Amino acid sequence: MTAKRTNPDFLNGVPELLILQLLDRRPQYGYELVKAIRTSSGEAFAFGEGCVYPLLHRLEAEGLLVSEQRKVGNRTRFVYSTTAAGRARLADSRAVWEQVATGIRAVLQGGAHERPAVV
Amino acid sequence: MTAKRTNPDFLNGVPELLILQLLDRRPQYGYELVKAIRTSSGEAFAFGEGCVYPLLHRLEAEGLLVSEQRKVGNRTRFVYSTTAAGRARLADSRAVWEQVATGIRAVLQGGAHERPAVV
DNA sequence: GATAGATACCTTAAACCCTGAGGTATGTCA
DNA sequence: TGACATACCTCAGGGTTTAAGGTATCTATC
Repeated sequence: MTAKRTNPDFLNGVPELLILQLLDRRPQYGYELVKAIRTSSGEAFAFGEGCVYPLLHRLEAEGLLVSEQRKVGNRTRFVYSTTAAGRARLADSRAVWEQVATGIRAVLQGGAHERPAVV
Repeated sequence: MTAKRTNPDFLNGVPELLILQLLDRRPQYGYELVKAIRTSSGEAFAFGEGCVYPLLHRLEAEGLLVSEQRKVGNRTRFVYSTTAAGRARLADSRAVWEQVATGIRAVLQGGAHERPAVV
């Protein structure tokens, strides 16, 4: 009922983009990534573990990520990093994001005149 | 075959923002709005009627829009326009969008320097 | 050595949104 | 008459995120 939303709307698929970008910059493990999304977005996003972990598994199953098991004391960490396919997908996702942002900007800035997209 | 344009990801809640913005600029009826979203976004979006009509009804039920019935020949058109509450919501949604865009930009532009938020 | 809290991983039901397909009816044109 | 665009509407389905919960290890304090 009371859907106390921590994250704003407008974010379908955004976690995937952010995860690919952050892991491409630096391999990380899940728990670390959850916090990195918060901090590196300037607190704009706060995706929970229930969002991030399933995504990591899905992206790995798709061959976009690989995980490496590291032992720290008695504890196991799964460090994820991007594959070549993952970097290609990241480039795609960034391009899609550009189109979305451009499209919205066009509407918000009184798009009285529609300029033919560069595409 | 017309290139059946499926919409990209990253758009949860975007239709609401665009509808409020477009109706705030100029009152329109549903069918017209469906096309306006396509053209004014530079073909970036193509939300179908199954998305737009339910949204118009919901936004009207929330008091953000009002509809006026106009007869054209034998045909009825429901022209929607924003209310004061609708304009307030539009301002909110635009602000949320700014935050989202800023947050994503921060991550994409190598957030090498993560400035600890002024907590 | 007990307790509490942070770390680290994982799963699940529910809610939400958009898609795609379908339905009804009117206007226009050949 | 038929075909097509206009104009409204609904619904099942699939995909995504949330909120809540579960397990287990590490660290600190008392």
